[in-house]
Amino acid sequence: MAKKKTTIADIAKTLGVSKTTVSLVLNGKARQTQLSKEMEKRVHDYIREIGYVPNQYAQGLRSGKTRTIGMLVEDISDSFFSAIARQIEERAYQMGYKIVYSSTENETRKAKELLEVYKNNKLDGYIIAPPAGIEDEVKELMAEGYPVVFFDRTLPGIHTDSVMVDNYNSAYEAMKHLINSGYKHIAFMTLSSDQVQMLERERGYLQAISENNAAYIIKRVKYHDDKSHAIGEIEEFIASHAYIDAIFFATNYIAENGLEAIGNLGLQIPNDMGVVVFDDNNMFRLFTPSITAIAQPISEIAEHVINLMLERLTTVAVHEVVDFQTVVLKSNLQIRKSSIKSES
Amino acid sequence: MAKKKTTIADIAKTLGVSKTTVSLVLNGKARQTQLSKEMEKRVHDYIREIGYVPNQYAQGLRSGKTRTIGMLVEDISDSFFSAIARQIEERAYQMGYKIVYSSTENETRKAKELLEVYKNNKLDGYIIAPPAGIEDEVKELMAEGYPVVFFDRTLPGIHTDSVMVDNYNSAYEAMKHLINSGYKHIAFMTLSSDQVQMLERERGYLQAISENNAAYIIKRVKYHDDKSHAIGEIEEFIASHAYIDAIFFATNYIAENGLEAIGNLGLQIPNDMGVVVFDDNNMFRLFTPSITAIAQPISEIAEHVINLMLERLTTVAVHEVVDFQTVVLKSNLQIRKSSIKSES
DNA sequence: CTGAAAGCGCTTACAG
DNA sequence: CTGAAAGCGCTTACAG
Repeated sequence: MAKKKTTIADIAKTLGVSKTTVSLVLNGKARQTQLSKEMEKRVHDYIREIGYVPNQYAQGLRSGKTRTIGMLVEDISDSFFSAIARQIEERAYQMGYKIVYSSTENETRKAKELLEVYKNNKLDGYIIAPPAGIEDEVKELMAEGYPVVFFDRTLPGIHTDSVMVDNYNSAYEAMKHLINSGYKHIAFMTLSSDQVQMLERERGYLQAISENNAAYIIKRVKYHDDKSHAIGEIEEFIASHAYIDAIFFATNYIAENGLEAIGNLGLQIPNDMGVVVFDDNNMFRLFTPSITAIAQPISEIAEHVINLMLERLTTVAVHEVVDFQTVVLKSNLQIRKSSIKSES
Repeated sequence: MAKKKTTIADIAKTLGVSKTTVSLVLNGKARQTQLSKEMEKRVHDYIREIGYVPNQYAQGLRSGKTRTIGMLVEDISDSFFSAIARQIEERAYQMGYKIVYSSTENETRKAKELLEVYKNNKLDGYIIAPPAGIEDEVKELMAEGYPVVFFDRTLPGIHTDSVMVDNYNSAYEAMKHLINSGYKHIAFMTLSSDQVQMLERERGYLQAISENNAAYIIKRVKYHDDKSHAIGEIEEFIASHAYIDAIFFATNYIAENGLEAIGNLGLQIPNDMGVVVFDDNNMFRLFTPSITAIAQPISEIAEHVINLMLERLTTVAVHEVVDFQTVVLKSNLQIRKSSIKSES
């Protein structure tokens, strides 16, 4: 069947050198071992010529390095995560790394299981949007020397590289916008979870509310509740708080159900109900009326995440002191029609 | 650092048996080699007890099997593909397989490159939504004995397992619906590509048009054109064919630009312009007016794909005759407001 | 019914 | 400046 793959031994034989020499060139260690320049070039040229690629499993077995990065996202079918995953993957491939990813669905148990599977695969590093409660597993990974980069959120008590948007200020500014548009009773609809990014968004909401001497109105919903049940619950909430004139949705996902609930109740956006959503979506621009949303800088996030990871992966391993980086990016409030009352 | 992993040798030593015995039990070959039932149970219990997991790289190196499946989608950030990928991944994990996926962006060159990378990783099988022009690479893979399962579309001239929706009938029925709604001049907006699924959708469109003795109006757009340019082009097309009263978009992706173009031109859906889209989207239901769409059965597709793959992977390898399966699934036309003229 | 041994394709410490 | 050799953790043909 499969035609026999070329091995280092074949190359060594053809070139009349030892396997060591070939391997050294392959691993860019030619200089530090004082291999002759000509020899290096000769081997290198030949390798390029025949398009030799090392067997990853042999490398993995021998060196423990696998050039594979594990990525844990909340939900790979969510537009925010899939867009980030895609860009990270692309960049990683260019650098000769593979990405394997899985969806935690914000479940602690599932995340732990996946991390366990990943560990058995001896990945080189981990990119994680952590659900609450996996502190111990992450610490263990880090103690074993694997780089971990968080994105979208962090875990309290864990000190590592992370890339996030400025959730607090993003939420605060979105609220300011709603207030300036004349909305008085603005509710915040969020997940019933302790995730850091959600709490920060809530803090931004509360800050704006308190500066305005208004009363806060917070509705918490379950993460992956049954869709019709979730919508029903939101309808009920809105109906029982008839004075609410605007809603700030803490995520795209909640907004989807929320918009449907608002529609079902026959409320008109933006005059009966103002709407702002955290996380933008291609479709929001096309809505009637178009939906105001906080757009996270996807490309920038992806770029920072993969750069941090590659840096950790390529920098000589064990430092006494590691200077972890916390990258905080600005988001962009996309003001559209859903948050500006129309003349009437 | 990392605490030393348990190996087969450790287990053999602890249990006072040979590595062979342990390996045999591990691989479920205990019976065919007549290992004693008690021995098998003893080893098996111990393995479970300590939660031993074999080193994948050693297995991969030794056996050539890696329990990893490569998946090539068009765009992992597209809702259709990400939903399918996620379900396949989940099922694969349960069965002890990993999935690595990448986006081809419908580019022949990129798909070839990715397949090349995959090959070097010695994957066990391939799940592919093929762009045109990779026939040779796929044939090569198959000649080497790797199972290949196509989904969403096939490649002419390649005979292998595939899972698809009945594109022809789905398109035909959607057209019938538009015609019954009273639309007279229905345009078909599709990609300028030779992909089988697109041609089938077009065939369904043409069939309905010809049965109705109408004239066909087809607009082809580039796959990943610059967004504003793409929208401009669609606007121009609509403006220069003012008699068109409905558009059937061949994909979700084209519809996004198309809806924006229609909005920019100030045309009202559904009265000025009826709309139907191939591929549903969470957001279409929420649109004002809601958008009629052909929903593909995501779960069913994913289920069939992974089942076919696992079957090929676990069935004893080389057959003289392989009975490839072509699974054709029904889609669901979700009739909403965009395709039914309102009274006025 | 069970074990010793070769070998998958690499990397690297060591010897020259 | 370069090569022979050990060993990573498995699987499997072979011998008993």
